Amino acid sequence: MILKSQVEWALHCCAILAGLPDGRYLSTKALAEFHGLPKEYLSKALQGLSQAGLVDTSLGPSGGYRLAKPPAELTFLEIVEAVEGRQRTFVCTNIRANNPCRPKDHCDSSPCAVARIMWEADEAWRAKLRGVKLSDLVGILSQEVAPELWKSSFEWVLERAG
Amino acid sequence: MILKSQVEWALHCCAILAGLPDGRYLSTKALAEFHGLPKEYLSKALQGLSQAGLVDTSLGPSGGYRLAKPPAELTFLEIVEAVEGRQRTFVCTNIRANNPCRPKDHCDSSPCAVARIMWEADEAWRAKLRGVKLSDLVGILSQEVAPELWKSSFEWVLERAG
DNA sequence: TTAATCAAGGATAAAGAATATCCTTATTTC
DNA sequence: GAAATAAGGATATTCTTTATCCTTGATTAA
Repeated sequence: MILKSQVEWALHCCAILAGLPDGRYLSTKALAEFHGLPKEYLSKALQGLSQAGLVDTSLGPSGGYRLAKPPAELTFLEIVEAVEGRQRTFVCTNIRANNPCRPKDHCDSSPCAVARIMWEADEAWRAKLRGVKLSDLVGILSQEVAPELWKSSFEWVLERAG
Repeated sequence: MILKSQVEWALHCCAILAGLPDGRYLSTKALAEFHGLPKEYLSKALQGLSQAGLVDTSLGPSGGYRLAKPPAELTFLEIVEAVEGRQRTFVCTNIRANNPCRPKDHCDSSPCAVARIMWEADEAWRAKLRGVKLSDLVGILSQEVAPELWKSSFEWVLERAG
């Protein structure tokens, strides 16, 4: 059970978009080049962000993506779910129903206890991601990334932002 | 990102094994029949439990599986990891290293911040599963499952336990 | 002693998901 | 009008999951 690599891509792309000046856009091409990713496939991840309403898009030269809201209001969970989907990691196939001792007309009043426990763990995972804002990531990166690299990356992006 | 169905199977099988009288074993065949699962494939999941040391096995007629320790000492996490593996759900491919602004000799002192956050969510998921014991599940089931069904299932198992 | 049963595990196959790549379309900018 | 863009459909490739089948060695019961 491993998350799609597109989740990693989307998070990094959002971190870059968070540094974009107001009203500017950054294209798939630039994002793909910056992260060394296949442009066409990265595009699918960005489309996911777009469909979820997390980013705005613009067409034509100087078009691309920008965040649809401030980084402090965008959670990790939103980004992860936009790409990975909202399905729970544990799928209950209700195998208790196969119990040979069961009467044919037996009906369960509640979801399987096993599933409920597994779903609680799922929810703990989601709660953790819901508690982290994109702005938190940017804050950490601004501390950790070497100042020269931080600065040159910012300039690299600005040169390509429409 | 969805857990293997074998995780569900293993949890339900452990719940059944928890009700087994001391010293008795239950075979793959009986467990597969009780849950309506393919015997050969379920066997792989049970082998996982065995390799992780969560169950003891016995060969020959009257052989099969039993828990290696009391249900109160067996956590959901142990069972899930025995089948699903211990790899984290988020794999970091370190795409920050592809940044075109990076000097060739640049070296990162710590794991990527994105990965660290995703791994914390992973750990929250694990912590939740670590906090649930197999005995907790049995306690819930003993309350929820209709008494007649609970009793007949117990007898069904006993008839087949070696 | 013999026959039946069991877990372990190797080999292989089928189905589905993840990871791409290519192409068309409509829109926007210059 | 030309170039660049996002959106998205079609297709291909690779990897994982989900099986199935068979062999081996151990154990038990008759």
